[in-house]
Amino acid sequence: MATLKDLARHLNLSVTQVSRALNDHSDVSVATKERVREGAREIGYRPNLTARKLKSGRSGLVAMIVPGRSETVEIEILMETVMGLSAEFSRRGLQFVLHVLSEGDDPAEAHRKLVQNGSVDGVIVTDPQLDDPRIVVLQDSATPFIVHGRDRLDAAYPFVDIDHRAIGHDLAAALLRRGCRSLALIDGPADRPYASLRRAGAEAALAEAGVAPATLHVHPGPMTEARGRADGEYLRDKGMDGAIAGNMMLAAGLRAACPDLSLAAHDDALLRYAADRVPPPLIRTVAPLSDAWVPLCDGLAEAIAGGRPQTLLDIHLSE
Amino acid sequence: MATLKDLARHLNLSVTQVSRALNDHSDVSVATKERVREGAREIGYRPNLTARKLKSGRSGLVAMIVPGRSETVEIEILMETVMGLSAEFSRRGLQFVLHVLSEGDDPAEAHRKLVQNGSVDGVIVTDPQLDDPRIVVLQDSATPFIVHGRDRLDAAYPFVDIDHRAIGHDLAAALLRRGCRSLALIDGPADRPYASLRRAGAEAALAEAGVAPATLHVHPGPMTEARGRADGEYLRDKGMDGAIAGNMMLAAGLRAACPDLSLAAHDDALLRYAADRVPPPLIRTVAPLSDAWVPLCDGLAEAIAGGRPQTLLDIHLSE
DNA sequence: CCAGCAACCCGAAACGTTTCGGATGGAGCG
DNA sequence: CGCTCCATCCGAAACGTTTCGGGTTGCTGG
Repeated sequence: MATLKDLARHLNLSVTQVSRALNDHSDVSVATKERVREGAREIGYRPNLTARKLKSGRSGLVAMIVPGRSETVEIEILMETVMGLSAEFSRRGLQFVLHVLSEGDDPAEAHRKLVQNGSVDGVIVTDPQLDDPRIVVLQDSATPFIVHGRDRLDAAYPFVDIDHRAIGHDLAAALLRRGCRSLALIDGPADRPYASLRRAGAEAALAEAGVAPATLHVHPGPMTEARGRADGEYLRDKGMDGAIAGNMMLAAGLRAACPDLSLAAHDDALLRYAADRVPPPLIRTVAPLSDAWVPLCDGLAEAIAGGRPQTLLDIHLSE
Repeated sequence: MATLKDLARHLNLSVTQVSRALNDHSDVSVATKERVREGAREIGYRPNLTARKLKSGRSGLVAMIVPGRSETVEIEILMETVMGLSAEFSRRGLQFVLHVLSEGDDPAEAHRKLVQNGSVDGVIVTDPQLDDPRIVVLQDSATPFIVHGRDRLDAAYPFVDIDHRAIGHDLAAALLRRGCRSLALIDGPADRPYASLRRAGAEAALAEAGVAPATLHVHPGPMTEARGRADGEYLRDKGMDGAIAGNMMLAAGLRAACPDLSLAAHDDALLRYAADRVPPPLIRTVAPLSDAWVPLCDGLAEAIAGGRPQTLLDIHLSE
């Protein structure tokens, strides 16, 4: 493999000038720059990234630690996240390191190890729980990171999130406009901050419409089609006339169990879970999961550069 | 971040001895080794992988390049592969770099770039086509690699594969034993070597049973449930009585279209596609995809060490 | 004629590690 | 005592790059 020294010798220049020429520094004549570029092509010079990293302190590596196979993980979402982020980082010339946990590994401990050996420039965290221990570890470290979502409302770290409050508000308001009298909010686990945000939004919509808060029945739980079906049966028995589903899988289950329900749902626009799996009518707030990859990558880059970007993505109501 | 120099100063030792102690070299006293390890823990020393790589030529990084979203890719298999391999490498302390191609990227070109800047120790290739250009690129490079499958029978590079010939043979033989008179082989695309291997195995089984080779109708194509259904209808119209499906998704389609068919299939034992999705009776050769991760990781390690491991995994007939 | 200034160039140090080729001191032995 | 041998240690070089601080030209204006 040809090195900078080889190239310098070949061109009768100093290593310094060759380096500066290739990196387009100012005090190299245009003629020399051209000559160097030509020579580099000639002898097939490729910069050694490792050496460059050693000097610059950057590794060009970003990492993400994901749970292995387990019951609770939403595999569809995880897959889409991994593929989307990886593609986006690859596009920027960054190497995406994927660390899949083995059964029984502690996520926070894995993050600690990762940042301790300091071999990555940045870390991505997804699906945070309330007061997520992974985030605690990362905040204690010197390694920049960004979170997809937030583990608490007053997050002081870089994140990209969607406006969950607006989701709850807009979906509830739409159902109320359609004349629903008793609403159910079927959403994710209670330890996920987005669930309480959506609830707060829905409650605000009730208040605006002058409806009693007790009208809203809140059910937390796993976001699967099976759970949607089970809850749908319950709602039918209770005679409720409107439901807000936290995602399309829940919505599909609710619709199947309870075809006449006025249904509103948030749609992550998963590539492998098309909206048309849920028969209309359906009120949706749409915020494609895949819209997050670019701001996440940009955000992590900014965090690495020392910033603290916090992005809230818009949602779009579709009736 | 603490460096070797810090640690040496802290222990009143030379950088040399500290390095040798940590790497368990021979000419360091046991006492010193212990003292160094203790000190390292104390000040939280973590070796700088970049520096180590620069010196040793090793980075501790292995990479895999996968296609992005596209029609032809079997996403279930790809995901299981990515997750399985990543977990296995993580377990060994290697960092798994996942590069997802963007639309329109040339896979071979991406591999060339990857090996040219020489930042990874090894590469994994999956789902090779006949005379796969990615493999050509890697063979021309100095970077070790291992292939899951083979792009040709006389592969001279490290690989882990299953015995496709045995699959074709055993499934065909089982169907013949059950009295089938006209067999269809519904398998993957024609440019996949495993398809021709399975076909050769099936033909051998026919020959052993003294049945005319023309009895076997071969259909290549994508391995989806939809295709299985389409082919199933065709088989029913033709009045064929036995079929070999290349995987369980094809089998599911065939069974749905043609419930009375004598069905045999190869089962990769995908975690997200349970065998019981295909109603019995069903003859299967079972070879869990996930059995490949350990030999692949071992094999890549061996390839990096200079070997050329070639592993053929067993299959298991289940009637 | 000379100071000042651009424009171009270079040597050497630094990043953190591994490793080669000695150095040191003490034990064992004739 | 003089010698070898072994265990243990160390200085310095090397990996390939970037960059700091300092040259050397040759031209301009005073």
